[in-house]
Amino acid sequence: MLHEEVVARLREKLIDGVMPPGSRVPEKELCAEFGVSRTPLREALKVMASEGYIVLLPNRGARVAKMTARNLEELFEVCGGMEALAGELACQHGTDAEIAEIEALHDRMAEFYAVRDLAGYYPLNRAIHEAIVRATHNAVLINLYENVSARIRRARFVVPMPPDHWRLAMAEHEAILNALQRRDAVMLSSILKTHLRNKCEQVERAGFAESDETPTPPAAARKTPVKKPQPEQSDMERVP
Amino acid sequence: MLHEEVVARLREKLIDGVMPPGSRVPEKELCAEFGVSRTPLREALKVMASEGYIVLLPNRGARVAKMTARNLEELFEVCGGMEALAGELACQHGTDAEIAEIEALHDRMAEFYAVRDLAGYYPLNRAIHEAIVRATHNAVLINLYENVSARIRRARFVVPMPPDHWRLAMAEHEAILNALQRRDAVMLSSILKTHLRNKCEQVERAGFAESDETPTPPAAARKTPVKKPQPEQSDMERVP
DNA sequence: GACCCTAATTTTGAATGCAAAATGGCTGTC
DNA sequence: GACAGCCATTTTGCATTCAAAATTAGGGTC
Repeated sequence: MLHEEVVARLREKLIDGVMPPGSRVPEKELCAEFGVSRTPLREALKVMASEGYIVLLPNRGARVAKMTARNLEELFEVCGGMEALAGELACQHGTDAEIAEIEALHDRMAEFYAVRDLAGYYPLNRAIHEAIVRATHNAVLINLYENVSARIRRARFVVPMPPDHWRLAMAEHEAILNALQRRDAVMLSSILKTHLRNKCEQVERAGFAESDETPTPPAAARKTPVKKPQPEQSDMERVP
Repeated sequence: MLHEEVVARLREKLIDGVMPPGSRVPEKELCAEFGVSRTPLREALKVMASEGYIVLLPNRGARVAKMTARNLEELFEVCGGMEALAGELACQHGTDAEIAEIEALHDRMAEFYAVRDLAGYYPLNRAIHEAIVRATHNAVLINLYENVSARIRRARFVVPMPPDHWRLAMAEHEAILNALQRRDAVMLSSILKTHLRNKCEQVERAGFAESDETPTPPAAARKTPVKKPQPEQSDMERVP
């Protein structure tokens, strides 16, 4: 299954921001880079398109999907809904071992917080949320969450978390763990939704214009054929 | 974009149960049927696989994804979470016109209920739920909901709804409309989650064993090569 | 020099071709 | 008759090829 390999690698490239939003997806170069022919690459592109990572323009190839502020907001809304659901289901279906594992992750994360090590904190934060989702034992949810959270991660223009936000996030995580251990589905669900909303607002305040559009250079409808009318412009421009 | 056409047509075939779960996906025949070559068909298969409709077995082709009772339960859980989220967001972001449209759909549905016309009732029921999701103005959610609800629809072994359940569903729909009109996000969210849970339980009680497995005929590991060891068996067998 | 029209080149979308794997059928053995 | 082994056929996965569309480059006109 060559195309799956390509999907995985391409997805990484997109999430890591190697290919900026709005940029063309050069089939030929990617084929060379991955050492595959166009067939599996194009299969991968179709899959990525259906997952919302890229956009296919008829006869004009693929472009990395743009990330507008609105789109990010939508992703946060959905992700929040999924996490809330996950919290509820994890309380119902999670095993004690899984909860213990989450507790262990939490404790390790708390240590990183204690020394204010953001680079160590983040992966554990993510691991906790993923572990909660896995604890639902709901394969459908696990899959969809992976998709949505990856698309959000694609926008991780590293926001340098302000100390008070971080403190709040950490306090929420204490509450998350607590609710999970008590298997308080309603509480956990509610906290998780708030938790993500805080993150979302933080990101929004970190500075993105609502404006972003530029649907696509209108093809052959250009007048002055400047060398680069829209030089692979990356979307998500910050506001000053 | 030929493959999209194929995806659409294939999806219909799967949802309508023309191709039973677990059955092989015959590339050649489908190519002939759709009048396309294998390339776009295979692209479509990759997409459908990533959407959970079919399963790709390395070197053994594609099979229609089975629908186990557990899988259906998972889909209901996720769908419920999405509808709850949709209700909340629709209260926040829905326009008055959209709510009015939902009211109109509701009234038409109520008429079908009054004369106990299930065939007329169902499409409107579906239309209402879809309209609520659309009223969120959240494109991500709309897409994911479409996927999940279609996968559920694939299992619509027409359960002849018992009268009291129908009455309950109709009462819930009254409450749904009411909450929406009052833009009571918390209430609407809660009702929608319950609403779907009722449907789910109803389906479960309608008769599906939890057993279903049969991961895949273990390929060349069969002993007695009976003509048809697993004659394209459809999963989701009912319990007597 | 700006503009428009046409020809060469590149890129895209889909069909075809080809090697490897799997399937099915056949025979031979016990 | 059951079973293993071998070969023909089909199916699968991917590479390659081909036609159509888009992009680019060039040349003429004003």
